Amino acid sequence: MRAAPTILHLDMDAFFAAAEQASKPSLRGKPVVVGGLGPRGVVATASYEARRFGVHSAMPMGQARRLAPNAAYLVPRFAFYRSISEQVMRLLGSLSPLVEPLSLDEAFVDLEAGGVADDTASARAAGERLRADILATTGLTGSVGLAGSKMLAKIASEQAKPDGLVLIPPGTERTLLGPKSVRILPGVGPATGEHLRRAGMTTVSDLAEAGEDELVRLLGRAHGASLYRMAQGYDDRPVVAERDAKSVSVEDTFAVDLHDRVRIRGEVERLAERCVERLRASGHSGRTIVLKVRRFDFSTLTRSETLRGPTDALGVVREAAGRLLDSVDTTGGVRLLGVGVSGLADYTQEDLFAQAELVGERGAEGAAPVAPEVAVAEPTGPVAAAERYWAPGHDVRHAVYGAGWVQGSGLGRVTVRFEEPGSAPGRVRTFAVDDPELEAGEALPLVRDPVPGAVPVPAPSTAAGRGGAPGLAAGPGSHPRRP
DNA sequence: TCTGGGGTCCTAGGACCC
DNA sequence: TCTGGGGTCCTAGGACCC
Repeated sequence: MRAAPTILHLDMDAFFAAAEQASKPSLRGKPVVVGGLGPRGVVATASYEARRFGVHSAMPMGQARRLAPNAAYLVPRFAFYRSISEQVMRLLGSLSPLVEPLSLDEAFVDLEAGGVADDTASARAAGERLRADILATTGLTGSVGLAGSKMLAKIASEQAKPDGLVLIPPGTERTLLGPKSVRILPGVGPATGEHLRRAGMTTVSDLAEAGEDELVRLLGRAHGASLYRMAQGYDDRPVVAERDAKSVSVEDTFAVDLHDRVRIRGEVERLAERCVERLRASGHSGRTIVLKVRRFDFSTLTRSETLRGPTDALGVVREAAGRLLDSVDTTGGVRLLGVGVSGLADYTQEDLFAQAELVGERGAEGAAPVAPEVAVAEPTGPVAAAERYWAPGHDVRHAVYGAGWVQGSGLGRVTVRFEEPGSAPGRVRTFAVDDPELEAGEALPLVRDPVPGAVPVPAPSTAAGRGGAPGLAAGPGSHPRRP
């Protein structure tokens, strides 16, 4: 706990949806839903306009479509969001060396460690400047919370949404928290909330009054003790810049349940390949292989196996996953499969050993051929091939009409809207899916023209993305996520 | 059209060791 | 000779977060 509100929490407003609206002029001011478009998809982010229909994160897509049939439904473009996120994180890095990203659109910043603020007035000024810089640099709005602890800074940014700043003066924490629902405390989700409600506790002050012993009895040692402290507004968790990854995993939900044992095994092998690719790309190896299976009835189980030493060898991971699958009953059908590796060590085998170990790895592959590192991402996965290729929302370029995005496809046709971030709302044209003049395009920067006086972004790699025309902003955008 | 995908942390029981 | 106690590792599951 600090005497000055020098912990900052930034949360971009309806990030994915706002990025799509900024990128696609015809969607500004309209309901936009980003998420999985398959039969079992869920909402990742809904724009403010879509939330007015009751659509929210984690909602099944079918339900969202019933509530907001006229919204634009788009598949997420993670590479695009990541590039915006990097711009934002760079701005945060200019405030302090202590930046803790929580996701693409959220981070804590320790302003004191950055020397930018150690009193209320300068903390507020830094927060407002940051919001202006984010808008100028990315064209998007973010909300800022400032407080003397992480917990309160996050609660503050939630209150600030959309497009605002809230500062909680140190000393006012207990008064502020007391009457609020237990659900605003980090770590209190649906299950714990219900548990506490049955014990007669619904507000934060109920928790503080219950006492630590009672909470520990109800919720267990760690959870009870930490909740008791949080309920009193006490939270001294530091902002931590670098956190080592602890596991790497991939999973797929299938459009229809899998029954065929051979098909299931094939999918597990594909997942093992993707998992190892990611493991190696992150520069890790790991000791524990985990198989995850969600059955037709949504019951989920995991099986794991710990090796004698860490590996990043595809053959080893694939065979371990296969053995684990042998111990799982899949009669009735499987809706999801996943493969993960944990117990990570900080190296790849290639870095550590050279030739001799590579021979060893081939040996471990057994009869199976050594799979190439670039295992082909099959277009016949959980989503149909055509849908994946011309996915709604994805960028395209036409030889004659220029840059646009896929509005929809089907029956051999693809509908494209031709517009780009700086243009007026564009018009729609339809082509054959195999039209040779149409090709996949690149995401265009949301902000192109430098504006005098805008804060330059220290960009190590590219000159893109500085200054900006606030006219492109998604505007007062949105609501807190996961309401 | 009922439930994604990527993570983190905690608990609890059994094995094993001293 | 009627049953220690602590520590660590492994496995499985669950809650939670974005």
